[in-house]
Amino acid sequence: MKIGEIAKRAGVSASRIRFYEAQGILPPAPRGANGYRDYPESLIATLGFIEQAQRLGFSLREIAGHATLEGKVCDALPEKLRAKLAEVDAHIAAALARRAELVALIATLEPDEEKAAA
Amino acid sequence: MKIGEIAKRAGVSASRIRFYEAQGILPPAPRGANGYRDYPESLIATLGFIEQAQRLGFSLREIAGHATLEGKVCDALPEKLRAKLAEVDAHIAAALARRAELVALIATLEPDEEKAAA
DNA sequence: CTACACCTTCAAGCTGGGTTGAAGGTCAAG
DNA sequence: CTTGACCTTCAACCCAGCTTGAAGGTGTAG
Repeated sequence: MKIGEIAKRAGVSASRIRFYEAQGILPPAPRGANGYRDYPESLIATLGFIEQAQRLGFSLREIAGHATLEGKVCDALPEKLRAKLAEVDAHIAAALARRAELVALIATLEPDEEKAAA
Repeated sequence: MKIGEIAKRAGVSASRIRFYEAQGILPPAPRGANGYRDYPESLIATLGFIEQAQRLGFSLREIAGHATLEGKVCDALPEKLRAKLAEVDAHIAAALARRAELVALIATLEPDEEKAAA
């Protein structure tokens, strides 16, 4: 499949795929006789994997070594996932603290708490 | 107070203060006869306010109009705070979803759950 | 008078994750 | 043969929020 089609199917831009290749997140694509990149269907799943990893808080650089391994879990992976879990937990705690701070700030600006129950 | 001292006292860099001024987050500082910026103590509190706002998830651009008003709450402020609260809530929900996804992923990699309770 | 720390300005660089554009090659249809 | 849609590369730009550097002025201590 050519880059345009796979991009459309995966819901990403073609430039993004080339960018991932340039950054070493994706391996160099096999090329047709004309020099065009030629992708297997499976790249769609790989791109999905990358998106998921990004959602999980991994940077592209962190993803780099793992996007192509996918199935073949290397030993270090669970460890990294647990480390990331700790990070996410810390992040949630910080966000909850922010939330509390915001609520408190709103409360000080609105002493209407007793009058209006809205 | 000169910029270096106020920076040290506020725990920020001098370049940052100049940057804030250039960006319009802080008003132009009064200058001494030599052209040096001359700050009142109160700027330390203002810088603290900016840091707090950033922690609360406001961008510098969002902060811009409010860092100098501080006390004098403009009418639109509570509204903005409530909007930001909604944003923070959405952010927390997303983070919790990430967390759940991570936990699930870790679980699939470790069917040791029953054997090792470590 | 000389050193040295501090101040000034403006311009450029950094990180991350891309997008946008120019210049050119390829391929199928009409 | 020309048009148009696609592909290629490479370089430059975008955002935020700063930092760093160059080039020069100021203030004070010895």
